[in-house]
Amino acid sequence: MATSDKPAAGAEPVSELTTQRLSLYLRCLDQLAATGVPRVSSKELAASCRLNPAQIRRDLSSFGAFGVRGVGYSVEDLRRRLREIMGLHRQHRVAIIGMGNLGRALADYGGFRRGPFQIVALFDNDPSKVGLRFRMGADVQDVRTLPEVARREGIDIAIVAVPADAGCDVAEALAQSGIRAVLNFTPALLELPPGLKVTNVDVSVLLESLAFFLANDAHD
Amino acid sequence: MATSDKPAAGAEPVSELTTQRLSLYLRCLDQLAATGVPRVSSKELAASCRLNPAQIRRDLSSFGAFGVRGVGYSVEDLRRRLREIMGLHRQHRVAIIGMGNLGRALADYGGFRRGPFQIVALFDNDPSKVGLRFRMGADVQDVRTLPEVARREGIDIAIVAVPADAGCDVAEALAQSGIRAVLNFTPALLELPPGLKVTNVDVSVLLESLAFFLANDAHD
DNA sequence: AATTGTGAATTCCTTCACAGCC
DNA sequence: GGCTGTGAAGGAATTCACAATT
Repeated sequence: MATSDKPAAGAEPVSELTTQRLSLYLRCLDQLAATGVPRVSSKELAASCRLNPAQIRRDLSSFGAFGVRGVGYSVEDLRRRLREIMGLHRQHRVAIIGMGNLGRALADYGGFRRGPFQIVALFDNDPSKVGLRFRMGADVQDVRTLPEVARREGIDIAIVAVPADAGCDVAEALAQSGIRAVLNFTPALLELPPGLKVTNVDVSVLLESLAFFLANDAHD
Repeated sequence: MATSDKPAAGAEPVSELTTQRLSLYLRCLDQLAATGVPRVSSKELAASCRLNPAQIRRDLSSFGAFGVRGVGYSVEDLRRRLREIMGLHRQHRVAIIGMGNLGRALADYGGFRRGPFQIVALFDNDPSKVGLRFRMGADVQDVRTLPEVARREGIDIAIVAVPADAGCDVAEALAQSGIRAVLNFTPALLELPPGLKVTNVDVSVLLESLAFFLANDAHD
């Protein structure tokens, strides 16, 4: 009851779908805060995210009771709590591995620059790229130095954007790096020790899935 | 029974999770075919994809009976059938909208170049980018011409890589373009008419979801 | 009156387990 | 023996619907 509930600190499992939605809610709340809206109901939030209001309430209720019955949620309060729950109140140090087109694009991607994700290291296995500076404050380093650099720099998260055939070497380097979360754009499943959280983004798979839709929805 | 079953042509609904896995199976089969393996069992395929064999059999069985009991699946036959089911036996014409870092990276991404996805048009709303040629065979065009160009060029699929604030304009242009499938990298939900299939890839959401994992698995 | 938080119901997805076949 | 295809079971995610609360 009241607003003093404790989240039971990681006891109950929260699904990945839920955590991804939390991130969406937070983005929505940021917009509401920017326009000075003080309160929001699950119904309003649901309309902005095109979701069911009950789902939002259920997602939030895994972490406590943040709302007021009959009133809704305080935008500022909910933002603060979600940022804390998502671990966005502290800085995360990010490495990008693979300085091909995609890796370079991600290194320059504005979405990370502000906010809690700081790109602090870039890696590649191509000697001719090592030493180049694609982005202020981070030279490209040899991927073989990843384990030591990651520990020295306190890197949390790796974004992997190498070709499929380099996946194996990268997985090995990651396993020894102390890094515990990986966003993998490589079309190969990284063979990583348990305890390491990997999220795969496979653009080919997504495109082919769209092709399926085209082939089967528009029946010839 | 036998191998003459008809898929019932779009009658039963196939989930997106299934179609994404089909794409993975196909990639695996391509590798097996390249190394000359003639047959594969659901168990072997499952091991390569780190999935449950029953899931593979179930996924495939939505489309017919492709295997031989006691033996497994013919690699060549299953490849051919999956390519057909996924609509990869014909070319798809793709436009990329938004020539920022990410759009340019996707335009040059090798994964599309071979195979059934052909990038035939690039768009941006920045007049200084219009007319540039980032990739052989495709000049950047003004996004306002998207509807007519898309129809003229027979474009199937759009990949959207614009900043969030351009999402609205792009959605409007897409709605009039006849394009029926969209892979959206924009952190904004595109407001599109029904019948248009949209898949969202939201890198910030994925990163924040990883941050949640770091905050809640490694309990301080 | 309005809205939350949540048991119960529902829908969707995965896995088991085995009959049927090679 | 080994393997597929699938009914049935199990599990997970979503949505309903309402008591509780302001």
